[in-house]
Amino acid sequence: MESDVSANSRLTIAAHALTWIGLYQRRGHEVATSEQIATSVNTNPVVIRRLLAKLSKAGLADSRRGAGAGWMLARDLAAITLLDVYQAIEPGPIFALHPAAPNPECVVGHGIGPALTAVYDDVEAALRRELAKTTLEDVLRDVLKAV
Amino acid sequence: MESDVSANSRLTIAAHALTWIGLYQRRGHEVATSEQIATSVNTNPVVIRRLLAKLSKAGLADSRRGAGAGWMLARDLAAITLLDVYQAIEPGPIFALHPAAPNPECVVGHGIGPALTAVYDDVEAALRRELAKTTLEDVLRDVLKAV
DNA sequence: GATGTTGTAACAATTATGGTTACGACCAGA
DNA sequence: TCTGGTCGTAACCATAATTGTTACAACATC
Repeated sequence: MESDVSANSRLTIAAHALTWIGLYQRRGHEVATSEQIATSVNTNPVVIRRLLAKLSKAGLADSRRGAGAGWMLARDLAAITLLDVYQAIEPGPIFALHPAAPNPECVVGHGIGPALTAVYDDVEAALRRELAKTTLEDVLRDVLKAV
Repeated sequence: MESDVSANSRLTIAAHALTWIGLYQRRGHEVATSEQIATSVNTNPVVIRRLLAKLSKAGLADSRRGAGAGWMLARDLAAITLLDVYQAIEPGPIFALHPAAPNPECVVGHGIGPALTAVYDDVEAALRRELAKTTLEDVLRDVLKAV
């Protein structure tokens, strides 16, 4: 029940895609197609285009349409943190409150929502601080070092 | 697509249940039934029993069976942190890697898993540090202050 | 025994996630 | 102007997680 096979892989895929584009451009190519990226990620090109559409709205990537179309970075890898990517994909909250509002007649039922929300906010802030520490340039450096 | 209506509420429910038991015992009662707790949480008693079974295995709660049965805390509220509760419910990872293994022929596909895993580990460590800062005693104090 | 509660299995309803097909929009180049 | 390749996005499916629900045996107190 707790194996979480289907947890969110969007941050992983998005970081992978951007890093791939960055390396590809660094090797002299203008744009990368969703097909190429999907081959590296091992998924369907539509999954890549869906994610890159969000990254594009967030100002991390740009697309060119028509023939010879594809994707390019909107900023250098060094100027994109994992927090930027995380925000771009609009993640839901890590922890949810009660599915159904608890009993407001009960002291605990009445007050625990706000009490936990304060903690959850701090947790998410810590998570964001941590993600902000790593840029995609750092990720690419690790990737190349591992060869 | 991103509304996340069904995120994990288990930490919320588990903290609620334990806090409720703690307050109930502090008011002079020996044990609390899953029925009573479920009324405060506004859910089904089985949901409470399922969660308390895990908390019991983790040494946070104890149950008594037979007539006049119910639940009690295994430790004082001040000795239970939200991290203890979090670990007890065996949460899955916050971020997942690729659903299907990426292309190992590609430099990025080959190296990005380990690179991101290192970051994700740091993020989860930060999350745990943050959860460890708050005890259920703190939560109860906030709850009572809010009345 | 009789009673009330736990512990747990089994199943349903709802939702998120990722994959897939399809197709119009778009644009460089012939 | 046409052709070909790619984006952008809608629509749908399969799978799995989550929560709620019913059911019932196990158990302990009276």
